[in-house]
Amino acid sequence: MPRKKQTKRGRPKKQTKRTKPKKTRGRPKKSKRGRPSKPKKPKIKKISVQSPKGTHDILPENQKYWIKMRKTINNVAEEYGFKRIDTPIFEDVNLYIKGTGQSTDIIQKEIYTFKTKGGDAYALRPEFTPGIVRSYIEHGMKKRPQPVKLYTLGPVFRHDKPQAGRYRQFYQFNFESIGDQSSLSDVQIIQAFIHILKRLKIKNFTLYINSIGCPICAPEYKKALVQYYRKHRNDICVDCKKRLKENPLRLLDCKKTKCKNIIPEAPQVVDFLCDECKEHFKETLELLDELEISYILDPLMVRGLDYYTKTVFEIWEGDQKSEIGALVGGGRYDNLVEMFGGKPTPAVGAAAGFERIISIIKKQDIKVREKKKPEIFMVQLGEMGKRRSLKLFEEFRKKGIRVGEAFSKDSMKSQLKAADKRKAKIALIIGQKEAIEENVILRDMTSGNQEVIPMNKIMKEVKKRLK
RNA sequence: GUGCCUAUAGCUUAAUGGUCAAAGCUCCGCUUUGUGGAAGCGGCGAUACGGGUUCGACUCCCGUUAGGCACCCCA
Repeated sequence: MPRKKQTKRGRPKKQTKRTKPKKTRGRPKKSKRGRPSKPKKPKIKKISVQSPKGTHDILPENQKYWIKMRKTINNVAEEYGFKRIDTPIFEDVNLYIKGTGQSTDIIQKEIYTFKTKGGDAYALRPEFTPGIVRSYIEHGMKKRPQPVKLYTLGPVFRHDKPQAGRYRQFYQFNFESIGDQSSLSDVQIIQAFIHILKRLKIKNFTLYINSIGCPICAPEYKKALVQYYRKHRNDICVDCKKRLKENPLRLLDCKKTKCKNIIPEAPQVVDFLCDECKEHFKETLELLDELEISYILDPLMVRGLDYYTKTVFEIWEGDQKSEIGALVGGGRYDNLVEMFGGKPTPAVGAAAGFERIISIIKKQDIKVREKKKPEIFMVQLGEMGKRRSLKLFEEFRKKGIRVGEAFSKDSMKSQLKAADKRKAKIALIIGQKEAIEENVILRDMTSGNQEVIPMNKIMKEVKKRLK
């Protein structure tokens, strides 16, 4: 069998380094680079260049998705009467320990904490709700018309093991409605999130909803659940044994087969709800029906944050839960404000992840356009041309016309190439001759036609052509 | 935290254990010293790191590191 032939050979390769016969272009300033007499290269200590585990860069070519998301969120928020709030990226660590909940995974293993030199313990926010509730109390928002409807967006941090749809620094948007106990608020939050997804053209997502009761009825249910599981103690996995002690509600979403067998027979929350919770849940579902928002009753969904009461819900892509996890998660938290020292104040909220939604947008091949204004491009030759171009560039910029440039390039060829890449509609060429004669060459990049235009008429002419 | 998979240039990929690691895209330049898109040519640029086996390792083995995926949990 003939081995793959080596095509080229004997090329000097390497060490041809070329001693740069190139221009040395006068310029008395510093120019001590690239001299042939190599002064032996200094050892540069290399450091690893890699974003920290679980973080990622949002590169220019992806920004369109992020811009679209933010815009949609802002619009929908406004339509539903939510006001923007921004809270610090870090807070007192206790805010989360108490708020999010000591027993939750978020606190137990995912929270980023750090101490200041003064010894204060802080945590990077793993979610928005505690910070917003803190702000509500701190700024006496109970004196504002209730409910206070707020939204925010930005990075949150969880020290998780990264995988599909999961990051350590990721972006969420969050809606909170504080100060209304009515199920209307629950539904409005759900509605807002659904509208955002719809406006982003996401097809095929499913709302799962449940009620986990309140401090009156939830303990009853827990008791019953624990009792039931005690009977089956020998049939459950190690993790579930732990859950049985620490967080019984979570028993319900164990994925192990042997545990799954026990779940269907387990008591369900709905049957234990007190009258108030039952009524609230009923109302919520009725309102959803009325608004023709379809949902799946999921008696097994309990969610992982301690502060939830009554309504909990999630939105997943597709017909069943799978893939990259929940797109949206939220619920009611009627006791959190009080827990933080405020007056008893009911509240409900939800959050969604940017990265997950964007990955769905890409997966569903939804087109997101970058809005690009038509652009003109400055092409300059020689010192005088460059100066004139620079000046003209400013004039166009001030008039709000997008101008591209490649001032660092000298040849017309490479500049036109750059103009072409930028998809400029018009190139304005100023060389030595034009600069002296106070003219500009206007080149239509589509047709290739050129015209010489007096400098003082160029603005008008360009405006006309861009229309 | 546990398990599985992966690691070659900025990106996508190639190289039965055997010369100097090959290509496409991108980028820079030349073919045209004042004219882009096409074509041709040239240039920059890589075996993650450390050991081992071998006459010889991108290739096989071990370790480290990093990444992906799954579990846990969640956006």
